[in-house]
Amino acid sequence: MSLPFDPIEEARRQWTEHGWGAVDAMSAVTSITRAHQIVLGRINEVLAPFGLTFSRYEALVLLTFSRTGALPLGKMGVRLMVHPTSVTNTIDRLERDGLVRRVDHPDDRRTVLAEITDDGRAAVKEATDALVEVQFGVGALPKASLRSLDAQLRSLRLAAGDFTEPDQWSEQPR
Amino acid sequence: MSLPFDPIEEARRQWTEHGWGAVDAMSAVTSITRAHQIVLGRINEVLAPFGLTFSRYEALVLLTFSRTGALPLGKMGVRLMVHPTSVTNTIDRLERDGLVRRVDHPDDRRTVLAEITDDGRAAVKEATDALVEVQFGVGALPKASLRSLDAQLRSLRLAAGDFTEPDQWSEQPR
DNA sequence: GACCAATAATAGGAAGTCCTAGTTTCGCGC
DNA sequence: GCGCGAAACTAGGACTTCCTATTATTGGTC
Repeated sequence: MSLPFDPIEEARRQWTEHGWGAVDAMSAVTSITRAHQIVLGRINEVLAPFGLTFSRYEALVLLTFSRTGALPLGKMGVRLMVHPTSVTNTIDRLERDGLVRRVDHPDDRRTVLAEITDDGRAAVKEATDALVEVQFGVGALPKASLRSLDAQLRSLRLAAGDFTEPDQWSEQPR
Repeated sequence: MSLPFDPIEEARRQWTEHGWGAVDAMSAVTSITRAHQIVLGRINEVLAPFGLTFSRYEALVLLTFSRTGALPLGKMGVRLMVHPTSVTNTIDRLERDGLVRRVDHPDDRRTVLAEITDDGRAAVKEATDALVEVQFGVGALPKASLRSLDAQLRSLRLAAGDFTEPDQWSEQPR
């Protein structure tokens, strides 16, 4: 399964050899793509026995964290940073599997709430244990590396306008 | 489009508050996911005018770099680090758009070669110019950050067994 | 009070990824 | 020379993501 050389390094070499520009950017982007592919694959392997995928798991976790166990689909999309139609799709499948239930919003009839079921809560619990067990598939890296990587990616996200920096000098205010 | 807070930092906070483990791993993985989503989105926006997506573009680049402009699909899958069936899918679409042509392998009748066409070469050229122009969507980051990020992700890939380190102590040998 | 723009969700469609199952072909071993 | 496992590709299916367009509802404006 594993190559005797680093294909990204090979790409850098070819890219440079052909005199093409932005090698570092190309390389970084390719690395992100590949890292994502690896990590997602590992996580989905771990989640499969529970009938979950990472996106479904993330949705369930979000509901678990909410006060009432229910959230409008739209709000979930914002928090999960995915397109509204992706949330509809995710909730469809979670509902099909009985891990979530669609509920009318009491005040706004346009809004639909996704409410986690007891089965859903049980699934999150087990799945979380399994993921923590394998450190989300990145257990092979030391904690310092993970933090450093996280910080680098945060810069990337900030530069991309993913969110606005509230205050550079204060810790998260709660 | 951009939130007034960092949703990943918020996730860390909640995760910690609930006493769940592997916070750094969870955070790093979520960051990778989001970074991938952002970068891929930007790149695909740039490529759309040329009728390309990132995966199609990568396939064309690989063919451009090959000596004869043609490669077996299987070899492409290995180099691009994707499943064989993904290559079939990609080549289907490239062929549909006339950027690639399927050719019989001269010696091995099991093997199919994908050969880049003149239109394909032209498309790669224009698309590459456009991508380099915007530094693959990560131009906002300084070169040092890109290199650092790349190195971190290389560690992750190495730890995941993505490839085997040829020699730990030498710099990349060319 | 009526109208109209914005908001929330969904339907349908295009793409990408992977997996499991075929079919065809190769090449090694006996 | 035959057979049989391995290799290369494709078909079909599940899932995720996004986009555009549609429907229902809300809330502010005149």
